[in-house]
Amino acid sequence: MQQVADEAGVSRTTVSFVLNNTPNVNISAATRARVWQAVANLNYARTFAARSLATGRSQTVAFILRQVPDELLVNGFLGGLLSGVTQAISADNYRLLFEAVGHDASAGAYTELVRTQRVDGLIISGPVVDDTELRDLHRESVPIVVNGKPDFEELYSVDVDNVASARTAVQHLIDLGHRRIAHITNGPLNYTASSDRLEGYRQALLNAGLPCEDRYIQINPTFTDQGGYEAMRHLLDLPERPTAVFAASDVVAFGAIRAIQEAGLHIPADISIVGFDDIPLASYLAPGLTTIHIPVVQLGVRAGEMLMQLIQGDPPVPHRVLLETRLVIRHSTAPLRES
Amino acid sequence: MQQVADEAGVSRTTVSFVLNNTPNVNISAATRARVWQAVANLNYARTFAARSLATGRSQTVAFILRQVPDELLVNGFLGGLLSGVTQAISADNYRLLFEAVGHDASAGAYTELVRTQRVDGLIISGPVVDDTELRDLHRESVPIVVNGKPDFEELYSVDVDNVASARTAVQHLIDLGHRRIAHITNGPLNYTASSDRLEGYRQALLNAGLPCEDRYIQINPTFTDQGGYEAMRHLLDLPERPTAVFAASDVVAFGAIRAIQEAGLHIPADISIVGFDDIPLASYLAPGLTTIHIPVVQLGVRAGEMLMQLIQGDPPVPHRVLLETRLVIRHSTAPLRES
DNA sequence: TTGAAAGCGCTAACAA
DNA sequence: TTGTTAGCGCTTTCAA
Repeated sequence: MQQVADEAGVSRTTVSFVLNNTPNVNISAATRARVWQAVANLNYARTFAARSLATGRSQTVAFILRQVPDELLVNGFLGGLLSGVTQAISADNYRLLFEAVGHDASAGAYTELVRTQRVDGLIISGPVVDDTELRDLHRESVPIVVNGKPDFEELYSVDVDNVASARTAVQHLIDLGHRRIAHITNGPLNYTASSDRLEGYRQALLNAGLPCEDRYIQINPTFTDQGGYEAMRHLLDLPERPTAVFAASDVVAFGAIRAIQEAGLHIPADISIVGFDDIPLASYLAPGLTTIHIPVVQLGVRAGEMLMQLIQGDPPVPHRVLLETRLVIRHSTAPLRES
Repeated sequence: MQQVADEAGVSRTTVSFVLNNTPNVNISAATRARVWQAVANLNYARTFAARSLATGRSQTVAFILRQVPDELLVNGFLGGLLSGVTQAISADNYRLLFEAVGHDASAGAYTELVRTQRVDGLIISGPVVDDTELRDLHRESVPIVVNGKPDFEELYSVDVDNVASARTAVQHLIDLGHRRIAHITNGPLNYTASSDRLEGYRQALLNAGLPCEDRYIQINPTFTDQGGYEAMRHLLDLPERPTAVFAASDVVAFGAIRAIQEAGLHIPADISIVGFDDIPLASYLAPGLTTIHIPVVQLGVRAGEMLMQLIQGDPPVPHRVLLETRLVIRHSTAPLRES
């Protein structure tokens, strides 16, 4: 930096002011030009650590993924999420530190990132179980945004409205004339995404004055396509088998589809099915899967924006943001056939 | 840090030595214990920027993805790659900075990360076009590892052997008795992944003494399933239509499958098809896609390991690592039916 | 075995 | 409009 100052014939302060475009400092255009020229000549770039030490800010946020490696592998949303977050924070010239941690109650290794001031804030993606360290951090006003459902209400969060989305999916089936509509959960009910979607299913049926029968509700404990397959097998064995199914995730829907096809039945002629997530490959399938589209990129963008606001000491309102989903109608659903 | 020193009744130097476990320094167990106790009492954590400034190392590597947001969205490999890299670098207590840049010749924004010493090394994933900045960086001995095919040979890289893998895929079809085997590229031929896979296809046919006919080779310019769909349509229109197809990516295979099914033909009874990539959802399909499995996680691990070696001044041998792929046989391929 | 002290490269308050 | 200077919090050499 001294070299740049020398080359430009000014002091280091001036160089710093020019480079930072510091407000409330009047520096002649000519001087600025000389400084920039010197910077260019010397191919100078300020040392990050020094700036960070002096300013007390790291210009970095951490993206914490609460997933084990195996889950990471099949996470079709990661790209969209990262893309969104990056987009949002790059406006303020922030960068993203990626960290994947498991589901352990206190996998708090990431709190170290904050304590050492390596990052200025945290985006946590995935279910947040009771984590005392996190609670402490939040109490100390560390900027934190959760992507999903936070464990305690005061946390800032962005999510989709699972209940309303599920209602939409089921309403679509009702609109097509279906009456015997089954539901396969996307996972165990202690996950809010699962229980909320089940709740939406219930609401849609009740609103339409349809009975909500337990035999048509399959709790899939696994999050996998295999779980969907087995659940569907049970449904197909029912005396009055459903004419439509709401599978609470696309992956589970895939499993269900396999079961249906193996049984010699056709989609959507014999059974309609709607999924949830709109994972990138949902459209590649034949028949293309009708499903609920989640705005993944937006999920990332909003989380990034909220975090930046928090970092800038400008708390976002409201605390919890729910993003709109939309029904994508492809070819796995059709009007009920009179039989 | 001074507080910790006071609390433990030692100097800051000693605290530093204990915390770093500095070698060649003998500190009594009792003293060490007191220091750690003080650290715990005060919930102390060293400021990252200060350490970084003093040591000249950032304990951070950048993961540069050469993809535009749209590609990122459907990147099924990202999770595996990140998982692998993270795994490899976490051993040395390194962290990962994620950055997505487009394909522009010199999208060199990321070189700033190096110049400012914000990161100690670079992993670049995706095609590297001629990038002068990158070349400069490499010449200055900045640790860089490319995931894929590097633009200039001297770069360290880890990749899969596309030629050999394609050969394996086609050999599988040959072994099943197929003679009229078509090929649909996964993208334009200026991408080495595409041209190398085509080359493997050729080699397999030649090795088997089969003719390699242009009419059975479809160059798909798009990387999309739609491209695969259209290419397959052309193949189906041929007077002697192929009995088997090697699609150079799973996504392209999906498109081809759609075309085949629309034509009223059955897989694998009428036409066998093998893909490439083994994207996470390849197995969800019915019929499950026979394909070439790419060890994504390992790709990340090796890249991470090589980078760490470079950072530690211990250049890995060899320069370029090719990882083994393997053929995953599912249900989209079957022996040739005598007709 | 421990301590003193000199940086690391920058920012920003203050002075000029 | 520009320069002086005191930190920011740590590492590490050298001396004790």
